Amino acid sequence: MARRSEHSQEEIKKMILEAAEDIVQEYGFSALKVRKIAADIGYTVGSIYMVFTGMDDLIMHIKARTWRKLRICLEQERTEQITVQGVEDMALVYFDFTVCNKGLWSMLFEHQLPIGKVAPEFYMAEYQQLVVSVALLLKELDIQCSDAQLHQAAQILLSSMQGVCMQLAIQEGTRENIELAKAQIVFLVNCLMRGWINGVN
Amino acid sequence: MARRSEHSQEEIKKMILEAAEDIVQEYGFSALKVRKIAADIGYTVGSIYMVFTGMDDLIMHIKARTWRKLRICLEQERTEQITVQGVEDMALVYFDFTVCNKGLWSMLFEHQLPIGKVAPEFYMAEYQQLVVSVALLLKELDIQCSDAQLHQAAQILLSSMQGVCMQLAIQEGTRENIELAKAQIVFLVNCLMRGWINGVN
DNA sequence: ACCTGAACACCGTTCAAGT
DNA sequence: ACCTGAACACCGTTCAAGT
Repeated sequence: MARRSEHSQEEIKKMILEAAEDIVQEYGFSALKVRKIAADIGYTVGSIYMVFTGMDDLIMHIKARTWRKLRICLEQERTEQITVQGVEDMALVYFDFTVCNKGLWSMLFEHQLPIGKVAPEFYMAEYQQLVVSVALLLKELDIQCSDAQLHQAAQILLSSMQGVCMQLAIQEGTRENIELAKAQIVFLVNCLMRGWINGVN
Repeated sequence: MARRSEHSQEEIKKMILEAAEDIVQEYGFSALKVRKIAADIGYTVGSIYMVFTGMDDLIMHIKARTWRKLRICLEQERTEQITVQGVEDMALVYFDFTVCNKGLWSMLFEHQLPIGKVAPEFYMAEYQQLVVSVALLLKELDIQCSDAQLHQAAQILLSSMQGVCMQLAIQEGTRENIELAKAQIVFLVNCLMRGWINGVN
């Protein structure tokens, strides 16, 4: 056996990523195992180590893809706006993404590299692209501040939304809890934006 | 062998908790293993299952203790204040706690029970006590709003701070990163409080 | 060159067997 | 009653051996 060549390395890589993402979405991060992935794509465990250096490598790729999906989601819903309402809309798209992709989104924080290991460049770059994307949205508000300040505001906005969404992800996803968290996101963004604009001028 | 009775069940429980917390603090959550805990306290693995139903049970107890430590930390630093400054001080104590207890604090979010399993009552209660404690702090600001609104504001404040602290916990804890995150906490709390007070009146 | 699958070291959990 | 430690099922990772 061996030497099948039914799929290119690139195809196998994609199959692994998608199979792994399906598992995480359906059963949660704690259910993600190499043997399960291999079985799902019809290969053996060894083949996964042909295209990824190990589980951490695979996981970091999935995490990078999740940040990318989220960013694209946010950018698609964007219109030319000038008001705080546009930021609130963005926040609600972010919120919906975390609800619809609870497993993948939770994994962003459930998985942490062992102490000492730093996140790979491609992962950091993907997250930075999200920050930049949000900073560009804030720029349209025409608030009098530097690009560095815009960047920091985008970071804080993202981090704080993340905290509220996390609290929901931990709880049971009942309709009541979701509505409550959604109200918190709206409250958070409104206070934050009002306080920010108020403080600058 | 067996039947030592050198320590009471309660003593063993405490030894396990403290040994486990030391491991998490020094080597991170991913290094927490039953065999390591047992070796550190001079017992065998089986003894851990005498006082905890399993790893998840032990971990939930540690997480509850971490929330409690954080709450006590916040309450100790509290003075009779009326200004937003008092809230900022509280946020900075929270921040310092997460920096000094990076391993334990990160574990609060790295560990999640398998899908379907709900957190035990004692854990939920401990977190709720923290929320109530912060709500009582906000109450001293004498803002015109209901207790329910105070409670929600406390939840949002805690969640959003958590998001910013998490972002730091993920990164390398260089002095520069710590100072940057601290500035973000100050910025977040100020904007949030200003926006909140401004919105109510 | 590609892929297998057995082997390895390690993990959480259980439980019959000792004192 | 308390505690042991061997056994079990499962995990991520490696790599000699097949085609």
